[in-house]
Amino acid sequence: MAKTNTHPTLSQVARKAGVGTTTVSRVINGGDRVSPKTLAHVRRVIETLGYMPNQAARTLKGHRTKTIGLVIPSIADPFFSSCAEAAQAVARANDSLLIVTVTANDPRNELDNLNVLIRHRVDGLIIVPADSHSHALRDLLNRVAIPVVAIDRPVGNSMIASVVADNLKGAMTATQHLIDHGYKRIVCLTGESTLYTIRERMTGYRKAIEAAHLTPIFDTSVTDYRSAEYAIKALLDGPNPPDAIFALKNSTTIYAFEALQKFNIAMPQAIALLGFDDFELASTVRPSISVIQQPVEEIGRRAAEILFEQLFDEHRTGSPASPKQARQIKLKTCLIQRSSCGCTPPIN
Amino acid sequence: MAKTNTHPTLSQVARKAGVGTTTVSRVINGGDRVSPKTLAHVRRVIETLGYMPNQAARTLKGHRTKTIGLVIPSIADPFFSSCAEAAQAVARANDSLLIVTVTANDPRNELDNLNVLIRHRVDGLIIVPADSHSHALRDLLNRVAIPVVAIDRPVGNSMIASVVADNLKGAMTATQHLIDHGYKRIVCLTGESTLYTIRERMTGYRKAIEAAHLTPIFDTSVTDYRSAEYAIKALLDGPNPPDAIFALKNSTTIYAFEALQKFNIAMPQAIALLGFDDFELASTVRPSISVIQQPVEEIGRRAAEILFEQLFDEHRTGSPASPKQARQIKLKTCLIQRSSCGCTPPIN
DNA sequence: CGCGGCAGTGGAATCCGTTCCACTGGATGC
DNA sequence: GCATCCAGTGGAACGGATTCCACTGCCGCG
Repeated sequence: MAKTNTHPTLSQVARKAGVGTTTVSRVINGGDRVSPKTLAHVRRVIETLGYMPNQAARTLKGHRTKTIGLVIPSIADPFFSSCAEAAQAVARANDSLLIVTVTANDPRNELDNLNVLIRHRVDGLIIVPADSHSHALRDLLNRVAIPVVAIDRPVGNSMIASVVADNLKGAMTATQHLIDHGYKRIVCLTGESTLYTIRERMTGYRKAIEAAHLTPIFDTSVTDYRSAEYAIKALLDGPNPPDAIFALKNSTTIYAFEALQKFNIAMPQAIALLGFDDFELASTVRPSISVIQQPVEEIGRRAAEILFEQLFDEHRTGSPASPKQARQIKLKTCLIQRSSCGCTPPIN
Repeated sequence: MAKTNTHPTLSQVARKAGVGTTTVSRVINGGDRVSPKTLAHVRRVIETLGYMPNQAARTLKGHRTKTIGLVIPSIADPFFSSCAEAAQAVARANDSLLIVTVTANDPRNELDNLNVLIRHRVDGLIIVPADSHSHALRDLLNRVAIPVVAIDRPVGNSMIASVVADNLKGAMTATQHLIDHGYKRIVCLTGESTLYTIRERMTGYRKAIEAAHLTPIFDTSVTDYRSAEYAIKALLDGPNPPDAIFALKNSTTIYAFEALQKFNIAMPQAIALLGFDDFELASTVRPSISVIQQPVEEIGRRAAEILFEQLFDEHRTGSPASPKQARQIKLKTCLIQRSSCGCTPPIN
């Protein structure tokens, strides 16, 4: 019951069992080429000693660390935490651990975290690039000999595999949906507009609007509750008030919703609201909010799967993953019709 | 630009720089006892080679792995993801990485994950015990020579440090608050009631109810939207319908809220609703929902801080953390008054 | 009967930083 | 002037598991 201060080692097991280190090594690696009798005996000794192989020593001998790194802007954000959960599941299924680091979208944190992960010799990386066009990032990733998969945003101009939602098409679908339902003055609330995903959604919105010969209206000012109230008041009091709002991300959607509630503006009668990216309570609030849903778990899962495929291939062929495998995957988004945008909600 | 298939090693650096391995080692560890000239030169060589010390080799030589393990029921759950985010921040500040594993509250997954983490020789563990009274867990944690901090739920009957919210007092405060506002028939929606936190909250509720000579009413049936509708219909249609609902966790609160919305039952006029554990949209929905708020980030942060304190002490004294440090920390909860329970909301 | 082969096993080199110890040369102290 | 000390440096052992290679019996086949 007393705390063992040090872990027992393989050679201690060998000595206690009266066998060679080779034999013990074989036992803990599946027991091939070991007689059943010895196998059982050594296993018993391992059990009584509470022996656990030292991963560091294994790694040293040129083997996998059985860890993969996940570099994301935030863990608390539901989008990324869902990705992380899915990736973790795949990692565990492949007998690996997931190391999570947080960048807060700061390229310096990102490089920092990547360096530490590389020191630790993670077998592979899943990363949400803080800046899609960073040279430093691209160079670092190219220099490192391990598989990398980008999620949510691709790494620009690189051979790095990526799994992202089709933001552009999703935004087009959303906008087209509003247009189809007769809305003519659709304002696009971008929130902070420097991120790749937001820019893609802006492009999708613009394309659909222009195809319908309407006028695109962008508002980049909404970043919190206060600015939402201000912006919506200004829009509605101005000339040609909008009849629909397309919010490009979760938080913006919520800020806009809150502001509309506060001003007692009826959705969808007075104005329609459509958000990008689903969130748990979008269906619970009144009115429930229509959104474009991203396949969040699938993004995390697919990314991890691709990573382990590459790892497997590498192991099989002995050479780094071939370029052809650097796939760029775009996953379909899905329009969830609820009551905030003037369409008969299918359920609820 | 070509991918380096293997990482350069310290001795390669030494050879290229024309110095001994000792000197290079000193350079990467701060450069003490190295002449400025040599220091600069070696640093340059390190830079050009893109050398990064192999953590596995360092670890092997009796050193820290600079990793800590976090074992939680789920990453997607906002409560745990916030804890994780805070713990990650502390870990990085201590130059360590955070490895996250998920248990889904299954003790087998828990033991599994712990074993893998121990193989990897994490320096310490933060864990949300799936079962507070598991012998297997207690034995494993006692056997291992590393600091462990439990969060959200303590490990029963053990010397293991823990950081939890004061669930009992929080539930008492909540219940007392309802009582003070004149509610007499307060039903307690427990959801699944096997978890430590839920049981503590049940006890707190019962204590406050009994102190006020009221009758405790428990409903354990609410586990999803459907069961919430069913339960609330039954309660309201029965004799002595309740005038207030105290929901013991996030999801239960949301299910109840949704059901009340559906039946068009006004809050707080017809019935009051008070939830345990805050969530982002509790303030956005109409009516906004009053809740007991847990200091989520603080739990994660404090746990990690305690862990690194223990690690530091251990390093200083050379012996495992002394028993006196196995503190049990209970953090205060906080009642957030909003509009769902018959009190004038302070803001909003 | 003899030899190839195979199951079972162990010795020892190896992976890569760290660190103890030894060594050199110049500066300091008396 | 000689002993002492120290900054600066390198050699080599070390840590724990893997793995190549060598070795021992024993079986089967010709």
